Amino acid sequence: MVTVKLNDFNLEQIADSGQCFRMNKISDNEYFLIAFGKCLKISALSKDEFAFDCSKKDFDTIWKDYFDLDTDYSLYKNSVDKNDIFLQEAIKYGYGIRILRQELWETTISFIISQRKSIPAIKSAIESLSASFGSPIYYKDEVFYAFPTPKQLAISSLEELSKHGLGYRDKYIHQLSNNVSSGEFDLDKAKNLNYDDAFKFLTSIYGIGTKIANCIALFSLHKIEAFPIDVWIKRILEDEYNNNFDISRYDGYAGILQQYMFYYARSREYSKIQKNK
DNA sequence: TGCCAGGCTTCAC
DNA sequence: GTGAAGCATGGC
Repeated sequence: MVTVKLNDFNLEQIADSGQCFRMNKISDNEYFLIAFGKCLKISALSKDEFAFDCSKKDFDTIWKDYFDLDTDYSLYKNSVDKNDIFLQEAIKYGYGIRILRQELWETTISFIISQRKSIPAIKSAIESLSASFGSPIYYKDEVFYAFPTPKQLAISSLEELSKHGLGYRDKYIHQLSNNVSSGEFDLDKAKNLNYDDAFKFLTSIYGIGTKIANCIALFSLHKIEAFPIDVWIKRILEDEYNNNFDISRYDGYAGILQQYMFYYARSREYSKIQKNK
C-alpha cells in the first residue's frame, strides 16, 4: 500500500473523463483500474490523500507515470484567460483531471471502438473483448482480464470479433491486429515521433481519422498539443465561442484544456445552465 | 421507441 | 479539397 498526498487529483473525474475505459467506481471513495496487465485499487482517504493498493515499486515505475503525477497542473490552469468564463468554470469543475499516459495498443483499439459510440457502450465492448481474448489476472481470489494483445486479437476471426458489439469497426480492429501481430506494421514507431509525424502515422491506419489520432496522441503518447474535436467539443466551440476559440493562446498544451472542456460539457451542472438560458 | 454516441471510409464533384 | 451518404450496435 502506498499513501500519497496529491493536489489536482480526483478519482471520479479521471474515471469519468472519457480518456480511459477500465477505471470504475467500486464503492464510495474507491476506484478499481485494470492496466498494464495489473489490477489496482485506489482509495481517496481525503480530498488530497490517496491510498494506492500496490507495491512501492509498481507505484514508482508504473502508476506515477500513468497518472502523470510529476506534472504540476496548476500551471496550466493559471494560464487560462481570466475572461473566459466557460473555461474558468470547466477547470474549477474538473479540477482533479489528469491526462493519463496509457498503453499505446490498448488506447489505439479502444478509440477505434469509440467512434460514434457512447462511453458506456465503449466500456462494455472493451470488457467483452478482454474477457474473451485477454489473459487472466488473479487478484484477491477474483479473476479479471487484461486487455488482449495484438496476437490474442489476431487469433480470432472477423466473425468472432463481431460478436463483441464492435459494429462496423470490427474490420478495422481485425486488420490492425493482424498487421501488428505479424510484424508487418510497427505501431510502436509512433512513440518516437513528434506530434505532427505521429498524427500522420496514426491517420495512415485504416479506421483512424483526425479525431481518433488526436485522442491516441493525447491519451497515450502524451502529446498535449493534440486537440481532439468530437461532437461535444464541436458543440462547445460553436455554443460558447461562436467557432472563434483562440487555440493558439494555449499553444503546445491545448489538449489539456480540451479535456476540462469535455468533462464539463458532459456534466449535469453544465446542462442545467444551458436549460436556464 | 427513437435518438444519439469521444467519426470513419467512400465517392461525387 | 470539400461535402454528403452510409454505416452497426448499445444505452438511455
